[in-house]
Amino acid sequence: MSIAAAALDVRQASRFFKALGDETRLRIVALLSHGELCVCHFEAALGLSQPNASRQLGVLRSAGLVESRREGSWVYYRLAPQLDELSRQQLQALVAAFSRREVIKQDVERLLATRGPDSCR
Amino acid sequence: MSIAAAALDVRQASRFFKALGDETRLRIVALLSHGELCVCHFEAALGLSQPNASRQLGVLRSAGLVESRREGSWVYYRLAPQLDELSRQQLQALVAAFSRREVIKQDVERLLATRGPDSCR
DNA sequence: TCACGACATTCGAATATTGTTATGTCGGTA
DNA sequence: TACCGACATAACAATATTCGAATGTCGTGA
Repeated sequence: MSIAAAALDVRQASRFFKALGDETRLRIVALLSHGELCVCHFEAALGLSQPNASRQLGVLRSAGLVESRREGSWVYYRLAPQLDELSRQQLQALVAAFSRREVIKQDVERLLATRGPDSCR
Repeated sequence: MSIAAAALDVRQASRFFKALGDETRLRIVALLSHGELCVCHFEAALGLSQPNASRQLGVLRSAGLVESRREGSWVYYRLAPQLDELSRQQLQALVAAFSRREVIKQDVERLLATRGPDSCR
């Protein structure tokens, strides 16, 4: 299946949009545009319970929006390199647009406040 | 609220994506890229029951994705001119990408077959 | 006025999604 | 080995979404 064809699969596209159809997950995506983050960062920046943060990240992962890797005790999440051009463009436009929103700005502030050398305590 | 600001409202964006997070509604949007259509066209082209077609169109309308106008007995739907640049770009990219999919092609074939002079009988 | 067609809405059952609490898993460390 | 912290998963109740069947609304034409 070509890259272009993958981009256009209707079922895949609906999963992609469904995953983005939630405020919390949109805010997670916005934070991830600042780079790799572990679960505890989302808990702190977005005020999520640990299981909830984990589950929302799981939704984004099954939709192919993010990837994760383990490093010691921590699991780091990052935006997945999108398989298709459509998803890539959508995500990029979204992140660029969101960076100006007040809600998102505050999320980022809280993020930076908790991302020092001792970030995950 | 400026155009750019409207584009970036997190709640609004989540509604937008949520409305697109469904195969049927994605196919409706794809069909609408061919121009204004009335409810009976969606019933025929997508094999939807009348109440279901009406309801899905209602979801797209409350999310600001489509607009409608009545003409005699029929109600015509069209893609709404998006208030914000982000939504506009997302929709345009989506529609362009979908036009090549097999599922969508077949939808369009069925659409054209039922869109003659006696389209709504 | 009545009947009909096109569409919208309501209702109810099935299903899916949500967030919390409790528990399980896996690395790191003693 | 045992314990602890970070994260994932399970189980549950609350809520939301889904679709079909039935019903309501509105415009048209007799």
